[in-house]
Amino acid sequence: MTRSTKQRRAIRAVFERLNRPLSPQEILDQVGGEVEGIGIATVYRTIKSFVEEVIIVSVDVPGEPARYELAGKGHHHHFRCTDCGSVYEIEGCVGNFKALTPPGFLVKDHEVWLYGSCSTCRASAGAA
Amino acid sequence: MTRSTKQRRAIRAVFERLNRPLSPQEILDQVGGEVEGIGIATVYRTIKSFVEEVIIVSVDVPGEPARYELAGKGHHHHFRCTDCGSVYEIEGCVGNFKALTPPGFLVKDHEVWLYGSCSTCRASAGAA
DNA sequence: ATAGGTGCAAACAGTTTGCATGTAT
DNA sequence: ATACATGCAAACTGTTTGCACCTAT
Repeated sequence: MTRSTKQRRAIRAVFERLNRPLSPQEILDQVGGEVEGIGIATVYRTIKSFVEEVIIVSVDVPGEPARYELAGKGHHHHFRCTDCGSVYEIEGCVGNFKALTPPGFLVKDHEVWLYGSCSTCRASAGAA
Repeated sequence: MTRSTKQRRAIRAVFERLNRPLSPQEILDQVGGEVEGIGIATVYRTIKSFVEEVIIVSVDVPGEPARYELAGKGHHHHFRCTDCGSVYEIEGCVGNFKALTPPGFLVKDHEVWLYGSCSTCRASAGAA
């Protein structure tokens, strides 16, 4: 069975604390302060294990390395700020994707990404 | 200025012949038959040069390396077959993404991906 | 003739894995 | 005690770059 180690507890806590899609490096940076000497390999192995246990799910960002977020959030999509690179969760879904489906194809899932400026970046750009 | 070499002509021809989003490796496989001894570095350099000249544009597939397709096709999205991995272009767009935008955020662009089985895979699965 | 292109191999970034050691159970 | 977890370094994949040679202009 999977064990409760300080590394795994700390990584899980980071997901609960930040509550947004995180990259492996972001996780390491966050956890590095708490757990002395933790290596990136442990982060990757823990991610893989958490995904198998469905504690987290992967968020496949187009054009960049995957991020991970807590599982069980229900259907939602993501917004990526093209200024600061942060990824945010957005609620709701505009449907009727099947209308776009070419004949003979079977759609099982879909993904929507919005790109633009997040409120933080808009505020600081306005202030600058 | 950029020159017309047999490698570049062959790579461009592959895009025109296959007319779907291609990965660098797919391009190399296609071109390898025509141009003796062509290397992957040339493919990458040619891709970069074509993107700058807006002959092709990148298609950022969530969770896998970027592909490239001919530029100038107008607004469209993509379908990825989860059985064979091929990416297809789909026409049309279901709008109203702004409705999902969190307050304070500015949406400049969006991307939609459909996942499922392409007609080829559905046909062969039915026959199997 | 010469600037840009090519092939090869080395370098890089992100991710995975082998192995000896550490630790939760 | 022992099986699973960790840290490190090596390996691997996808991509970029340095360098000597080649070729379209």
